[in-house]
Amino acid sequence: MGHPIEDRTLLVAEPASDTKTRLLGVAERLFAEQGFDGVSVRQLTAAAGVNLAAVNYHFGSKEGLLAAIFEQRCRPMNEERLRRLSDCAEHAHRPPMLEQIIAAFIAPALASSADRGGGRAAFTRLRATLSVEHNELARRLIARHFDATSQRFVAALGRAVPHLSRAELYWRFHFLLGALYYSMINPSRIAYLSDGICDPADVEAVLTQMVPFIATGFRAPSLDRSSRGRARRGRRGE
Amino acid sequence: MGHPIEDRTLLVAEPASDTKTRLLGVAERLFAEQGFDGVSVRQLTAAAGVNLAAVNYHFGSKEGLLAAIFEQRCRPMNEERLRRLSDCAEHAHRPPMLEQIIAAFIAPALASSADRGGGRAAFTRLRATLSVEHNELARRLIARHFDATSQRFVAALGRAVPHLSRAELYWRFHFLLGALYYSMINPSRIAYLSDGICDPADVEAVLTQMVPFIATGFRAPSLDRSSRGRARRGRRGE
DNA sequence: ACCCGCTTAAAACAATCGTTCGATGCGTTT
DNA sequence: AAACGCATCGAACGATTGTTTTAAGCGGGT
Repeated sequence: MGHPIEDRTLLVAEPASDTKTRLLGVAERLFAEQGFDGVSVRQLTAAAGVNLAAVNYHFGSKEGLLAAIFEQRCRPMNEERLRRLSDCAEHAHRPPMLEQIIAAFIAPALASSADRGGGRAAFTRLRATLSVEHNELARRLIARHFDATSQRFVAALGRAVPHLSRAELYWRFHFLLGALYYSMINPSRIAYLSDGICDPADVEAVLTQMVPFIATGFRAPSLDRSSRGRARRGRRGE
Repeated sequence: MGHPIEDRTLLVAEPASDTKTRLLGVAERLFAEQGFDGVSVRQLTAAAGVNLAAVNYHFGSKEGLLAAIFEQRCRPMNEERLRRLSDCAEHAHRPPMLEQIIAAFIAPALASSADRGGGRAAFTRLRATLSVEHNELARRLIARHFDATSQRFVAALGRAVPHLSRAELYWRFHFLLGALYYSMINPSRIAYLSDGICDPADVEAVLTQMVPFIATGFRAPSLDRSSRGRARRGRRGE
């Protein structure tokens, strides 16, 4: 009962494709499940059905493979996030602005339609897993690829919930990230605790449950009385 | 700029104590920061200023050391959680019941007063870090030591917010865990994004910010129309 | 003084890690 | 047909992992 998914990877081979793309897909999944340090190059190449030296040949190093995964995934995902963010608008028969923004941030991180092999959820889980490990490269990759988008969303959230101070805004965005990541990182815990009622693998359910919870949390009144004035004055640019 | 805390551990020796307790303290902190697999026995013993073989001598194995940390921390922490939970009551000049319950769950996980060396926050961070790694022992330890308490809190939350279905209740408890854990796991991300405004190391601030956010989220209306009736009927025992 | 337990010390253990090397096969170009 | 570039292969590299082994140190009881 150790790592069933890993075994399945060995049995069900990827559809016919070249070594490079096969490695990218398998590595994304295995890294997401077991962490970067938790997967050896030997496990990885065995699961992908390629030679041990293939990783270093095609990507230079194990870290190069990780960077390649980011290069492949980040751009389309951020583009979809920003596109959905720019589509947000107040309309009579649409959800409130705040819910739209939060959904625009979360949904592209879970969407499984785009690519093969687990899709976006695997990549989100990968980022969540990496955020724990002390991998300097991973930290740089995340910062480089996601800082701009995150700041855009914090700014949009600030406009949707103008009563919050800057600190409160960042805190609540941080809690949003935590709820999202933890759902990806540790899906077994809630499935076990809830006796199977909740299934984090069901991305539809995660989205449905998370958006109203987080949005309502954002609407909680500001407690920081000293910064309520600062919030009115200060936040203009960005 | 790699792992400054690790270096500090090397310089500032623990106060005079025997090898066993010194190892426990150093290991808790190092495991919390770099993960179980991320810390070698050699790093660990060097940081504690003891011989390499001390871990295996006193705890049998590296995993035995981890189990010992759990044995030491879990009981007092759960006792404090349950004690604070039983103290929750509706009074005129106290926070609402829901806020009290959430604070009773979170505060003992952050309290730094109880023990030396980082205190509870380090242990919470350790659990969060372990929840990512695929360490079978860690999963068993968490399940064995925290399942009962978690179920008690879910039940209490269900009474405080009776409009939720069982699934929604577990989901929101799951988001609560995520927000709490992520604050411990990845404190640098929000500090960086917020340009230093938010400091997750300030446990007081985490508590102040988190409780109203989560509590308000719990009060979001139920979306699961089919289970709203089930919530009225079903949830009685436990 | 001797022996005994408990703890610490240094050294070595087998196993596994990421990476590199040289040889081989295959397809295209000259 | 010869020569070349590219991908893959098995094998080995040095380094590091957790653990074990063996010897030495120390304190108290007979």
